[in-house]
Amino acid sequence: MKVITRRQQQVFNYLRDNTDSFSCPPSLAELCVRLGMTSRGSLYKHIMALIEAGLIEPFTGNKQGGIRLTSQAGQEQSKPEQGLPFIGVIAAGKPIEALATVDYMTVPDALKTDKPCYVLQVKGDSMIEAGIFDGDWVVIEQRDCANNGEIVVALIDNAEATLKYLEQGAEQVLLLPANANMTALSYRPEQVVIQGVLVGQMRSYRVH
Amino acid sequence: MKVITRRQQQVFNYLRDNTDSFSCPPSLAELCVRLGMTSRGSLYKHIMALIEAGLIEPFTGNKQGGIRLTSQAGQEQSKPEQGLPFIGVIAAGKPIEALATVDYMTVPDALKTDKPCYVLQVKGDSMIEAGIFDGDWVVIEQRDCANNGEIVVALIDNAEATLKYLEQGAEQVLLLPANANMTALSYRPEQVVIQGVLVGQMRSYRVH
DNA sequence: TGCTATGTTTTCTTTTTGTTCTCTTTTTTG
DNA sequence: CAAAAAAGAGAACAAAAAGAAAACATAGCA
Repeated sequence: MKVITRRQQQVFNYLRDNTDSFSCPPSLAELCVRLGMTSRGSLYKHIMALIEAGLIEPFTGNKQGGIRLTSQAGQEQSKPEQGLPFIGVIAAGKPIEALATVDYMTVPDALKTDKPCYVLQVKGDSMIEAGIFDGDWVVIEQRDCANNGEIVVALIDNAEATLKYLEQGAEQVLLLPANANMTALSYRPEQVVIQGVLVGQMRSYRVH
Repeated sequence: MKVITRRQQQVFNYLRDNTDSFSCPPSLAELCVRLGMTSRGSLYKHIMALIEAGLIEPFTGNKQGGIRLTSQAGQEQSKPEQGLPFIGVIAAGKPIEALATVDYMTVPDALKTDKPCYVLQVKGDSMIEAGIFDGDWVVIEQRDCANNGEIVVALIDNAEATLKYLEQGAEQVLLLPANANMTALSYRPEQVVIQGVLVGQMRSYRVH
């Protein structure tokens, strides 16, 4: 799959979390205002990149425009109590591996909050002692800050994402795995971006 | 269905949200005033587009004019799709503690099967090393037999229920906890009744 | 009969749209 | 630090959509 740049990921995240606020597929000018840009041409490049990556599909209804997320066709009229978006796979040390087509999971109310949430599948054993196993799904509340002791999705050096306990001080940020075989990692605050906080978890024992 | 343009969507939204404020089906001139337009002809094009799209139908009551929403326009489309019954609490060594009123939880498809399922909340740490913690919810497929190695809800001596790994032989049934501090229990086959098999699990990290 | 209000059609101008282009600025990377 | 990549601004363009305004037909009414 085509690789997505940081800014493009931000644009996609905005679209993912705010589709409800559009009565109809938004125009480039409308999106520019929302995203704080002044140039349609600049935004256009991002949109085209997302389309090539398969995360978005052009609104083909009329010749000229609009955009909508993939797999969300025809959602504008019916008010869908659609589940949470299942974004992709998170494995310690890699970027989040986004799915080609955004899927949706129906999640119990007890496992989500009233803030925007999304679902990731965990790859690896770094949180095994916290009862989070390889293949589990985690429900993440989208936030850019968190409290110490919370389990967060953190983006390190804009390159790799990881699910860890957070312990942040003034001069360093500790990301603690829950696995005796792994060591805690220390970063400078500017290296770490919080992307969300763990609020729910799910596991399937079915043989697929 | 014909695709709607942005402005047409706005007009439709206005009609949908303000249909109550019209004593009788509005005329084009009246709608023009409300929508801040000066040309009936322009509005007429939008109205016709909405009719072609099936979102609106001409008001046939009097010979000349008026508009009304189609039945599908303001649809709510409430899909009941009741969740799984949340039966009660299971704690090793006790009968299942049933709730006074059966609650229902919406559970992701991946965590249930096409057989009848129900939800229990786990009390205790007997399965902690299997990543099943105190307070977790488990999805149980209702069955009266199971395979070795599966995690089952077992009723012992018609008195106490427990959630354990199953290892059954010809002469004895072993129920294995996943907790180094607890010991495996051995029973005669007639003492143990399988009530269901673990197929899903959920945890909430929210502070309630 | 006139008069008015309605829907309907047509012709025009204006605005908005996606799109492409060049250029500068910022960020990332070696 | 320097090169490269990404992001952004802004202008220009063609096509589409939106709008304005006029003209027409019909129905109801005094």
